[in-house]
Amino acid sequence: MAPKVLMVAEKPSIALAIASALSGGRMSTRRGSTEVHEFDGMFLGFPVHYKVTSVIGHVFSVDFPARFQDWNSTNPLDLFDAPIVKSESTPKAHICRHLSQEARGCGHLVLWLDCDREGENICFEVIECTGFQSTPGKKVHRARFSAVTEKDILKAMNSLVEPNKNEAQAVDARQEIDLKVGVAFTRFQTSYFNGKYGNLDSRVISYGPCQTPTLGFCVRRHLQINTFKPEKFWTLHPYIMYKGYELKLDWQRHRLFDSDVTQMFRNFVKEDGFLKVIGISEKQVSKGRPTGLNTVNLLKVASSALGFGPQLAMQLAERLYTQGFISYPRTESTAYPASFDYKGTLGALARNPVWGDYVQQLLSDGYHKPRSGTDAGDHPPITPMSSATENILGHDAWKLYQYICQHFLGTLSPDCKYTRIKIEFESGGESFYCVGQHVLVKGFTSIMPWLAVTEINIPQFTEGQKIDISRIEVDEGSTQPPDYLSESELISLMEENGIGTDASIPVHINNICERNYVQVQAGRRLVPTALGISLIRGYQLIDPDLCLPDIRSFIEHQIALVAKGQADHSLVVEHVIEQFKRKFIYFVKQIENMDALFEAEFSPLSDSGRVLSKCGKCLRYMKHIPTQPSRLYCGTCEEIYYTPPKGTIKLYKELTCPLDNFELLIFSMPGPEGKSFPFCPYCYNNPPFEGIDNLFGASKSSGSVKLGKGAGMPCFLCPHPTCQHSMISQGVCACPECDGTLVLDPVSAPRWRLYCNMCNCLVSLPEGAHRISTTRDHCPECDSTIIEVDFNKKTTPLKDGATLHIGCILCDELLYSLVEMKHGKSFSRKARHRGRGRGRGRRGYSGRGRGGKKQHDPRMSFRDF
DNA sequence: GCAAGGTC
Repeated sequence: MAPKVLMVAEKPSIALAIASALSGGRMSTRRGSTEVHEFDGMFLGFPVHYKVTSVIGHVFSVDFPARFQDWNSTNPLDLFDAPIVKSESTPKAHICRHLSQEARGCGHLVLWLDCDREGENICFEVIECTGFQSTPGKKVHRARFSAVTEKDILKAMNSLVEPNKNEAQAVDARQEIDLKVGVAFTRFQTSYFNGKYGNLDSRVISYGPCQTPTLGFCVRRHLQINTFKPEKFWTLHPYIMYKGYELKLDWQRHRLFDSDVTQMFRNFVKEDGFLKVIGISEKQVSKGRPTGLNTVNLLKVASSALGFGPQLAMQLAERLYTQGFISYPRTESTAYPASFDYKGTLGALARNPVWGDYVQQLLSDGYHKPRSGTDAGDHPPITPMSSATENILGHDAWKLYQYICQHFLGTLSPDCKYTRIKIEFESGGESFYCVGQHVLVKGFTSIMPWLAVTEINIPQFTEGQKIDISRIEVDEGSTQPPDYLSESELISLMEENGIGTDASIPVHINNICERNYVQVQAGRRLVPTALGISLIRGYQLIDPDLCLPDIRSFIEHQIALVAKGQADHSLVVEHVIEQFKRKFIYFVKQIENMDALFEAEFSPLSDSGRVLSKCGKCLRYMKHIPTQPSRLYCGTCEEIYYTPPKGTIKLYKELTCPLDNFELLIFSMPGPEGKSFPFCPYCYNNPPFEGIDNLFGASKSSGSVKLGKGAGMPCFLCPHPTCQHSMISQGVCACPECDGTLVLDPVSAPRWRLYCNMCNCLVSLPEGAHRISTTRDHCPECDSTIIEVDFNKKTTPLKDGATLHIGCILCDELLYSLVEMKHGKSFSRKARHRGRGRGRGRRGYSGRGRGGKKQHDPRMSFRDF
């Protein structure tokens, strides 16, 4: 059998392109975590069997080990010296397993990851997954390609090199620095400010070397606007009547900031009473057609001209790409590759009802070779791939597609050419002028009409000619502050300062919006909030470095030394981390300076929220603060208890938790089918049973209720054996969809229902019952909890008007006929053998109290029952 | 609940 060669690309689309180019399209493709394309061919002069597959971006990402994950027990300062661990970015995709399986039996590994630093780093992630490094006799190759075209792919195959460890380690360094700095500052700020103020309205008060300078740009503009002092100015405009035109002339001095001096000049001119033509100049001006469209420029146009935010614009572009209407939308390049098929692309648009005529004219008259632009070596500029109409795409996608087509056609059109005539006049020693414009060649502006040059007609003059002044105006004006930063300007600033990448710029902008630091207002202008302003002004007071754009370039500069092999990876990381650690210590020490700004803007916790429920420690009432992050505040104990987000919270019949005496609350998710569940504020924040997060495996990723790390135990997850609200008491039977338990929604009357404590499965119970409750008995057949139904007298299905019925919802014929699955696939008696309404036979958890651990813990030990 | 970087 021929030896095998495994090739790995950064994304499925590149794997496909490489396999197609090398096999000439003769390959077989099979599914896996990502597709694998196979074919036979020659490699280094020998016949081999090729397998081409891909990862999906980074395989791994860095984080802190579990013992540093708890916000309460970890001092953020310790994070700087903490170890970091790599784990799979998307565990569910099983990329690592996929690579390891595919690498089995292969003698060569060819790395086709993108040719940038991140790609180089992913190379080593791939090597690690395949185990190639540690296996003798196996050879690793790096393909260096500057475009994903057949020519470049073949060229790269003939000049394979080795992966560059230095570049990869530079990325490792960046990851560690970003993680430690970002997380340490974020945790400290969040705990400090959310523990003090009740109306900050952000779940997390984050810091990051990209997002913070991004916010800094918006706040800088805000401060410029606020500190702007308008100044009055005056301008002089003589008017002439000439050949039937009234012309308003402009002053060569443009404007003066002194009224008296302006008046003086006016008098000089008035005394003369006429203007003399002293110069006529005419020149041809060329307005260049655009270069190819890259991602950042697309995002800028989308925001400023189409009103789409970067996030939406990318979503639309990706959809257009997967549907085959445009080329790959993530690229830095504005230069088309030499092999670009202009004719083919034009041909695809030739029948379009909107531009068809224009395209056919380009094809028949001969299109222009595009301007050169820059080639970043990634993907060709964004171009249309096939013709579409508004009906096919829908309004928003159509707008974006339309722009991409117009831009593409613009790049192949002639430049716009026009003549510009300037007539200069003199009067009373002062110079004035007027300008006329006449378009000679519309060129690309006929397909991009918003860039068109306006035609300005002026009559003909001859030099030396004298013309009477009909009147003179002195216009008064005042200087204007700049407007708030537009999103498009922000994208430019980020790009210029090296903050974020084409893919991450939208994410950073989205972040500062979501965290409530800025708001997008009319015209997509970014107006900072009180929170955003307080943060940036706070950094400016304590350590301006923290919010300046240089912070990113400083890090980039340091890791560039690693990339170039001029400095050792661990020494650089150590050095940079040490500097940030010092900054952090100073920041913490000086936090009162920032806090003074917060004090002026926000209300302390004690003044926020409304009284809701009793604290189990001091038995006084606590306040509920509904703004993000939703939480309870006990003013006596000065403790905060976070509550589930995005829903309503009410007192639950003044019942208390038997473990800690806190009053129970009921949380209802929004919407008519939003489920409700009781929870104890103390248990929710301090789950009493170790390992509760992992007890049901997928609990954190189940879409229904998001549970935080180390927090988030509602009663329906509580394994307390006797409390009437616990999963043990309220659980009825196993969920037919997942490993969860169906529990009774205690406040769902009259539309009684069960819901799964892990997934979205919902089961409706007999409607109109007065009361439905669980009993302590369970079904001898299937182990489900026996329920008690008290039917309405008028609608009871029972004989002789009886209302009370007790039975198992799966085995009792009457009840089974009345239950109905709302969400989920099936609800059948097959589920019965998995029934586990009560705690019997459950595997894997051990209820361990922690009464002895902490002195202040009011909770009894589980063993005390 | 945390960063920034890939990509879907």
